[in-house]
Amino acid sequence: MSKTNKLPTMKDVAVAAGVSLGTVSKVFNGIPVGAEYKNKVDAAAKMLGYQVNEYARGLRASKTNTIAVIVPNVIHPFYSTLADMCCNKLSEKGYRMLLATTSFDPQTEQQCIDMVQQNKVDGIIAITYNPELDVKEDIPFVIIDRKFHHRVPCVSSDNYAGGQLAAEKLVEKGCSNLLFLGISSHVPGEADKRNLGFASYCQTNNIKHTIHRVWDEDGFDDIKAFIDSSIKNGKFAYDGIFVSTDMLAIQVMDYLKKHDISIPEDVQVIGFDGIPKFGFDGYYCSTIKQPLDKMAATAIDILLNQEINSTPSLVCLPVEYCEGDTTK
Amino acid sequence: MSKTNKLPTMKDVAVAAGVSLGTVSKVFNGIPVGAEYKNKVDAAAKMLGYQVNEYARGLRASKTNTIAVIVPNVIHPFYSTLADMCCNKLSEKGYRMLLATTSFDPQTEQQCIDMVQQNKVDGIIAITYNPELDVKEDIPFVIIDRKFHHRVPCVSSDNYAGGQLAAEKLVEKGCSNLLFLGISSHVPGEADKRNLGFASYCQTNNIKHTIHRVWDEDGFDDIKAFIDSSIKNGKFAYDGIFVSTDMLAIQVMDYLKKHDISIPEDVQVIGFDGIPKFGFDGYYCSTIKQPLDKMAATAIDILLNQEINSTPSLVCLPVEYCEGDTTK
DNA sequence: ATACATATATGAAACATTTCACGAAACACT
DNA sequence: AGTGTTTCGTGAAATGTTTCATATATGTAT
Repeated sequence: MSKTNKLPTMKDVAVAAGVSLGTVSKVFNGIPVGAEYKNKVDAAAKMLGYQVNEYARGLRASKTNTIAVIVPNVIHPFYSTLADMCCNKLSEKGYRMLLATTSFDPQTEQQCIDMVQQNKVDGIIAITYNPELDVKEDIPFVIIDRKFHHRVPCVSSDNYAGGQLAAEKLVEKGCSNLLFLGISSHVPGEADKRNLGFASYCQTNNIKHTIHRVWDEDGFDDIKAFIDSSIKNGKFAYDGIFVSTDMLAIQVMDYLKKHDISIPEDVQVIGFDGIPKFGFDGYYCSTIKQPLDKMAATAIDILLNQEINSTPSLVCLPVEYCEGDTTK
Repeated sequence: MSKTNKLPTMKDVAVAAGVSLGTVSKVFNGIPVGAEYKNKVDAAAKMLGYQVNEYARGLRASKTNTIAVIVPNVIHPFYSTLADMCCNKLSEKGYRMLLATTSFDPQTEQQCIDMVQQNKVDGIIAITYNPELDVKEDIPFVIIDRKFHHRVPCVSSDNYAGGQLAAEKLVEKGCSNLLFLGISSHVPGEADKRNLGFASYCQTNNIKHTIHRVWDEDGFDDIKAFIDSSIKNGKFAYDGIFVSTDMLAIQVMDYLKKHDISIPEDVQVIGFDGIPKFGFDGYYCSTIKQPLDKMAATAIDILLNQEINSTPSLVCLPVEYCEGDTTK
């Protein structure tokens, strides 16, 4: 451990360099200054080991170099991977990440937003489901996966195309009687487009298909009941399923296996998200992978340039089919 | 969105309440003040929607209500779960979490520490592996899983007891020729005690056992070679394995299965960490579970009371055996 | 009723930075 | 040489808190 008495301030640097405070400030903020002065300041700063005090800066300039990331939790791979990527990309750009979790609770979501706004962060990236979030206008905001307000840009993967792609792949692999299985929240979001894309492909190409969506409060029990009712004489009524998330797909497949329905022989399954299998290179199931890295990068870009460019209101990034062992 | 012009300051509150600035400050800091004054201030604050500006406070009082959490990444369930719990517990206590990731890179680790110290956070919780980290003395610091400096308290699970427990369970389940498999870093940490506890139990109880540790740079290839050499005529030489982490256990089991060695019939396997199986209630393997929630809580407690109590230098929290389907 | 001790509200100073109006210096042009 | 213009360093003001020395009010004892 190094002993530390008191951190050097800009004033110390100014004295050591024999220049004024304003000049030191300019040097650290990249404002042009005579080369001779710049050198003196840099040398003095290095000698003293000066580091800018973010709190003084935050107070005066309302520029905190901090971006808040608000997600339901950081346990589910989807959120944790996104948070991880945000963290990396932000630190590359010289920003710090304030992370807050909401546990999907609308009230906590609002509290996080409030807390974070009070702290004058330079921007907010959020995945929230509170339908009536109150957001101040003066702080850059990007939301992921839910078009929420016409002034708040939304970044998502192309859920609609993903649904089409899933149907296309299932058909390509020989399925002819498709099923969509999904759990939806009452708060509409981009993810709802997965079944729409799926249905669109099937209609266009005249494929027999069924859409089964349940509300989140009914949850998995409803899905189980539906599966039960779809089994006649040990045979499952469908030969291809598109499940709205990988997590749900895993549970669905487990339930099917308990009924001696084998995957991918009897039914092929495609999920959505692209969660990598823990400990391996592959995936838990064949899946439509969301480009989390690009989503994080895009959200950050929009955030950091929100005033400069004309910001789009919705950005959909391309998804990708990833083969697992749940399709033939 | 609500329109916002300018956030109210303490001065505004003082004026609205008809009291002085100092009194307002006292009210918000819980310093005793006449009931009549307190009421006036509270009412005015509520009316104006006042929220304290953390940057001004951070500047003046060097009290930022922010704790930095530094982990290698937030993708691996061990780290992400820990981060999630820290986030929850910190927000319960009125703290915010600044999260930084290091990718295991010693240089990045040092940068994170520096960055975070410059920002005058109120404390740091870190999982780092840089052997010669330079830490300032004046900021509360707790490290997880690696006793690193006598002045920096370390919180870990009881790795030694975990090793003993793993051996005990394997023996209890009928194993008589045990194997420890682990990948170690050159930077010593608490996790190294897993094999020590394991060996201790075996010696004390006179159990035949083998310890096989490899260095991280050799990685899994070395493990594979060892497994290959332990298979004679399709029979694996050991009937019980304790693997240093669940993640490695998964990979080991996959490799064993490829050699037609079945688990738990031919070999029983116990891992370490307690990573829950994605999408299910259970675990990827029978495992020694680290009490991540208690570790987070303890780290935070120590951090927040570091000056008050005499802080311990090492806290080991009890582990727990969790049954998976890799033991009989 | 006076003096003294105690409790508590007050307001200015300090925290480390950015910004801005000002002035000095350098330069070009007539 | 004198004037006008531009460039750029300077130092004071401002940011919103907390803290501390001071002032005021309250209560007790003589």
